[in-house]
Amino acid sequence: MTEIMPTDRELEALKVLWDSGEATVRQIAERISSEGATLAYTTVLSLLQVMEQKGLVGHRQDGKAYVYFAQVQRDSTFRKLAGWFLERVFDGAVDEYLVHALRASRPSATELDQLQKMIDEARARSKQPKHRDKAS
Amino acid sequence: MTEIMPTDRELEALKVLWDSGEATVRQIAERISSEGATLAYTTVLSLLQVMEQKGLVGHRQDGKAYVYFAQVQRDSTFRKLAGWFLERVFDGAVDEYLVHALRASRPSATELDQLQKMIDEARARSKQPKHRDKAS
DNA sequence: GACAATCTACTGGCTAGCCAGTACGTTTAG
DNA sequence: CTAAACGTACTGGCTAGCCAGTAGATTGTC
Repeated sequence: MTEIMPTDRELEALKVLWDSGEATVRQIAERISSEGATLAYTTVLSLLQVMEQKGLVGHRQDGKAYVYFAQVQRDSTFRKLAGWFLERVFDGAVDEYLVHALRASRPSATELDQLQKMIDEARARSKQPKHRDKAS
Repeated sequence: MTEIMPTDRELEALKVLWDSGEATVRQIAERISSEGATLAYTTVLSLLQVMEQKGLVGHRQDGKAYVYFAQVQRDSTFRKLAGWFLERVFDGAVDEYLVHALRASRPSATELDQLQKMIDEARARSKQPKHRDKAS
């Protein structure tokens, strides 16, 4: 377990791939650039190559171009990131995190309902410690 | 608003200062080093100097040595970090974060109660949108 | 006064991340 | 066949963070 953690930009690329399933360099470049400053084509290419080296993505050839796809799962990646952040910043205190997150984001009533549901689920889960979730 | 965000190490130093109120370089070095690999005295000194330049800490002279103190508040810093992370990683979806955090940390029943309380509070807060919190 | 201890200032090396350009190969249009 | 278009590989520059050492100032001791 080498603790590979995607950086900000890498995460952006991963999000695109998780959404689309697959994407060429050009498509990824366009999707990323549409949400801010435009990046040079070769920049995105470099990014993907590094990511492949890290094992975050893979590619297959389609005609002349490469088609990239994610090789890490969305869920486990997010879980890793959340856990890492929680540990690093809040020393593992979930509640401490939440209180700040709630103040920082001011969620809507429906979101609060969602949160409610999650806590209930977590409570239920802790009562029956049967299952383990499969890590990637 | 220049968006100063403490790095990992800087946050460690800040935590010490928030705990102690004030501390000399040596004290901080010892406290940080006690929780992992030891850092050279001058390393911590450099860290503090950079932090002062960023406005994260200040110092006063006490005899020959400097006594450092935090110049950012614990709460607002954590709120910034939480908000930043939430935005960067989860695109602002608190609930999405929480579901991963809960799975990553497997909180105890009492912690869940804490979370429950916070949600209730947030709900109450959203009903009366009177106050705004003062940013640092 | 001289020496040792302790502190700060300054400098530099190293890595990771980010960005983008140049070189080179391959495909396609004329 | 030739040239343009498009794609990938490789290289390099720049910054931030992190670590630590050397130089120089100051204090305390004998």
